[in-house]
Amino acid sequence: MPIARPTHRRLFAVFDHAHGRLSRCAGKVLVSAGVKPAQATALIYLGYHDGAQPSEMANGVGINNAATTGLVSRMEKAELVIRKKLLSDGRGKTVHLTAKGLRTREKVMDILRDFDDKLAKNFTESEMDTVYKFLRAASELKEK
Amino acid sequence: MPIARPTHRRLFAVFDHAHGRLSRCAGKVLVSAGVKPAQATALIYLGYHDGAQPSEMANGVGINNAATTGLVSRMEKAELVIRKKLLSDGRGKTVHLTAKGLRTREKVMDILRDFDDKLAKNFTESEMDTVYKFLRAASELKEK
DNA sequence: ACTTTTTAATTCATATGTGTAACTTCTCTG
DNA sequence: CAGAGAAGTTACACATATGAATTAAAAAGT
Repeated sequence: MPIARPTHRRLFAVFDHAHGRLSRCAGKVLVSAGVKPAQATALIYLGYHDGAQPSEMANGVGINNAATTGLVSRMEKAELVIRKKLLSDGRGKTVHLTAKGLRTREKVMDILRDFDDKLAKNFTESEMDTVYKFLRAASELKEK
Repeated sequence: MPIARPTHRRLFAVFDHAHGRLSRCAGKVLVSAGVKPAQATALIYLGYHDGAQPSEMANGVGINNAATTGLVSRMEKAELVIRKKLLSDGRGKTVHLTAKGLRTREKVMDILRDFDDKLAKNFTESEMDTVYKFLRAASELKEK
């Protein structure tokens, strides 16, 4: 007795649709912090991994190296981060939050905390555990 | 007794990360169909709503009207769809799948069916119900 | 030691998204 | 019927992603 479920829409399409909407909403609440969703995600990551190299960032944020170069460049122009040369490896750079970057990150965290709460409302702890588990599995889907 | 859960990463960031990865993977499997994820989503939608107007499409696919114009234009150039004038309203257009669009959609559906299965593997029916429920709730988050 | 391979970061062309503004066409009101 | 306003579409500037090619530096193999 399978539960009726709209199978006429592919999971990927549903996920993509949800992401589009969510991203748009996030963009709106983030306006007051002056950053876009992608930059917000990067700020959060850097808070936990200040001085990470672009390629580490790419992995941590879920985008590729080329996208990271652009993202970091825009953030550097906005004075949220600075790039430094990696002494131990002439190819490498490291990315660091500036004071402004840190302040902005605080704002972003407050905003997204509320946002997340709103998102998770109407779901039990255990349901959210399932959701997190799914999102992590999706993140780790191998590129094959 | 709250279950230990990595609260140090915001739900939105986790979602965004998962979407980035997923989208990249989808892009790779979709190469054989010759379309990008966004076009694949549009093809799926149009299969269920052939002759929809751009604004309806925007809503159904989860993007805004401006994005839809560009998407449809690229798809028209690729001969996947055609635009027709809406007779009943001079402002409107309707978007229709071409024969090539239909064939491509078939391929896309097959590819994404596999993709979805891989994604949902390791999750029970009831867990996936929770995931779908969450994704739908996310889609409907009001823009406030 | 020298060549080959790998790896990090960037650049380039292109696809896709956003918001805002403009344009066209319809509808409504006076 | 004309002008105001609403609605659908498109245009524009820009942020963000991808893959492919490039450049420079490190690592590995002979």
